Amino acid sequence: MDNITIARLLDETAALLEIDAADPFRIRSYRRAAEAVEQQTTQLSTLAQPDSDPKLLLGIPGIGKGMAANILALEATGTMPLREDLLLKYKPTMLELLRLPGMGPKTVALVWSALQVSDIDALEAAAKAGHLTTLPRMGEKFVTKLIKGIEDYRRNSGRFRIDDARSYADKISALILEFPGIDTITPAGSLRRGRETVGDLDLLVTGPACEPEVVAAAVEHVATLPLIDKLLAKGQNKVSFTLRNNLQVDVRLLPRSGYGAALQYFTGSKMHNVALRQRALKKGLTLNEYALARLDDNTIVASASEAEIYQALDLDYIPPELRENSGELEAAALHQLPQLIEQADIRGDLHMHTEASDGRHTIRQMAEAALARGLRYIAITDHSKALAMTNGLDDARAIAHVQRIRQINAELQDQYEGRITVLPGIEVDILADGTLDLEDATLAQMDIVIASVHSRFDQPIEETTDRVLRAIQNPHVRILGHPTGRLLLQREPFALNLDTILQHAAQLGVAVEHNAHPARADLNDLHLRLAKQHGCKIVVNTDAHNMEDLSMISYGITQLRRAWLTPADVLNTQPTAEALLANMRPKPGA
DNA sequence: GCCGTTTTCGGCCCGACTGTTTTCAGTCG
Repeated sequence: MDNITIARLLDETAALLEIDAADPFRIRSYRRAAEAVEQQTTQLSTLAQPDSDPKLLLGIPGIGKGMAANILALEATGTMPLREDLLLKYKPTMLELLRLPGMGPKTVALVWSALQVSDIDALEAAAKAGHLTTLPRMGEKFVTKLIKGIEDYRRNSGRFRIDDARSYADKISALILEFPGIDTITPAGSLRRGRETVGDLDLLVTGPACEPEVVAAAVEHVATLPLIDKLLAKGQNKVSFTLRNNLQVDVRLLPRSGYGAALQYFTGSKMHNVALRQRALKKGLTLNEYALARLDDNTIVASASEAEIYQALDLDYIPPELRENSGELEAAALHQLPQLIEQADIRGDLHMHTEASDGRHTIRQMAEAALARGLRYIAITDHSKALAMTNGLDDARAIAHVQRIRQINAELQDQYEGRITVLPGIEVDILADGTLDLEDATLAQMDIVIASVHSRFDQPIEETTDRVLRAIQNPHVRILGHPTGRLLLQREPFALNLDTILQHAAQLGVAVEHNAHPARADLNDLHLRLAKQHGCKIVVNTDAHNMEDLSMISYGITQLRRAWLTPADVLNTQPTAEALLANMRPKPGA
């Protein structure tokens, strides 16, 4: 059993304990253990054998005697006693109910005991039949919100976040590459186009082992991969299967000579390909997944690489992120595609957390990790006190933190001869009345003040929009974080009147942030395009909570590229911290 | 259930917000 599975089972047990109204501290220790397991770099299965030293498991912070016994049981039997006991009392589908907005453990337990409702379909039926309003603390408003929440959930479920899809693609690719004679694997489809979520995984495989006369052996290798849950289909050069999490994977093994055509075809999008094939026909050519060929005598014109295919159609090469048939073909024909932003253009990261609030690493560790990634400047922006759960800073701690940041910056300036600059900052919370949760005098000490809307958006859209507009009036605010309040896969795309917010932000010179981390990203490519139209300053940050998170910038860049943005559109492409600050909203009194 | 001891049990991140109340329980981050 791999660490991720162990972590998931422990986390599910915690959720079941919550529904069972168990001791909250016991629940938390299960959650902590799950996190600890997930962060382990070595597989616990190697430490949890009957004959291995029990001290190895106990050495992991958060794992004690009881939890070690649980992990051993999971390894040995695939489950554990507590989990089995709880599953006799409750149903596994109730865990899914917890993912609906407004549905916490108490409410899940309530609808179960009162109405025997244990899954989403039954909950929806009960809500629509008016049964829920007979229960304590459940009125019309709650039911309306819940029904809408169920619709949102249904619309998004079945899709996977791009970073999850990417990590599965990497895992599967590594296993396929073990087969001799396979040397290239490219994920195609919406993953390659950089969509925020993907429905399934398309992996295109090539190498000498994929030539038609020998491909059967490689197909067999793929069809017997250990992580396959259900094998759906096995053909001459294609294998389809699902993983335990229901993600469908299509693997195609292709001869090198036609790899480009296949890559083009399976990358899509469908609309882009339709338009491309129409263009081919006008030129007396036909395009399919094998080649671009002449209509009259079937002579192959191009097939080995995508570049050749676009070139043969008199088009500049179109990056995958732009292939949505939204003007990219016309632009490519006129040699007017934009010079899209690239990861190397990003020179700084203005949003990250340290162990002062809910991050894992120190100021110095984050700075050195950023330097190692080639960044020239960063801002340390820990949480403020309103987010108590994150150990957010109050005014006194925030001021002390600024002093520490300045001191460490001075040390680093010396040590690395000015190659990295650390700016003091804060991520403040916007309260219900549109004020911020720290004093202006505190904010005045910061170079980077990010005002973020963390609270929920249950108020009417206009009211919440006003709250954000009031917050960015505060002259200390330089960046608006989470401008839509949207959380991917959980909320409506436009929880706020984004148009109005972007307009005001542009007028005030407040930059809008694109959060690069897929788990926290709330602007998509359409939002980003809108921001550019309004003339907003745009920053892309990782919101890193540890050093590894800094790599999440790649997902942010992908979204910027999908929005046709160039380096000039993005503030943190500025070469130095000084240049950056000169391009941001001026500090009051400066 | 874990941890760190005051070596045998007490402490363990909590504030903002909503909907339903009529003083607060439940959810969220």
